Amino acid sequence: MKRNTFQRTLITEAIHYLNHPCADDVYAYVSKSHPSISKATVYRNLAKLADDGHILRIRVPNGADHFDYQIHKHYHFHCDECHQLFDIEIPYNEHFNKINPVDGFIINNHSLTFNGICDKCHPSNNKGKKK
Amino acid sequence: MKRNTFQRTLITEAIHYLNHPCADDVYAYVSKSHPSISKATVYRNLAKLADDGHILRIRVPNGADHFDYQIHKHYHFHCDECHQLFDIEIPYNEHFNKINPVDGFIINNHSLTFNGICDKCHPSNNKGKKK
DNA sequence: ATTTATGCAAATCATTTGCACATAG
DNA sequence: CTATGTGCAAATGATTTGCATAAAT
Repeated sequence: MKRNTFQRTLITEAIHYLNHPCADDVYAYVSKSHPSISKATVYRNLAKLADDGHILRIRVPNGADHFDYQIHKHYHFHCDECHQLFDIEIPYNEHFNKINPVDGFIINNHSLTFNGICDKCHPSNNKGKKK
Repeated sequence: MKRNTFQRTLITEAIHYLNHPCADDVYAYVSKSHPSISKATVYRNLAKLADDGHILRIRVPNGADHFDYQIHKHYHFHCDECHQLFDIEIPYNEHFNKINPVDGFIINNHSLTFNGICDKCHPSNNKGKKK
């Protein structure tokens, strides 16, 4: 049975406030209002929230996991330069989970991640890099 | 300029002999014939071979990178139980790299990885787990 | 003879875990 | 009260890196 701790509340708020944060982003944000929080607590709570389906864990091939309060499955773009994640507006393809590529294999899920350079990091963008 | 070392040859052979090995698999295999090889050498050579396009680096969301001598882009299935990788027989969708989901973003690549349980690890398989 | 590669150990990065203490219910 | 959560530090796993030595060209 779970309890509502101060830190769990702050972590949940951080995920809503930040855009696809990774554990470190959450830690940095929560630390501002509650400096004594430990990273272990952030990791433990993110794991619990994700396990309970309250948030979505996004595994990025290469790089830290990111988290999203939007729990419906969707795809992401990972900027190879600033490592920010962005939502991709193509619908989640449920059909992919129904293909039977090899006999006897059970597909539980799939992950489709695009990578490249975001507009802020592209050289042609002379407004300077974000972050 | 690169040189042909004994260890680079062994590492290249290992990737051809093994099925989608990760760095550790390669290390274990090469160690059998050349026990003095170091893991750093394995990592350095895998990185170089991948950078030079001789092998393909497969980033698995969660879990170690795997390598493939088949350099044409294709998709994989990752068994959540035994962590083995298997080829998926659906064609690489070059079109995915041409979509323009957000203005100004440059997509260089995409990765589509399926995950679930392979036939060997499925509970209904009473032949026992492989590995 | 240079320059690249190797082996080793230490360093990094993301994440997890053991443990004693704190606290929500 | 008592189970769950927290903070800290140490542990883990994958990978990288600094450095002195070895080997390829």
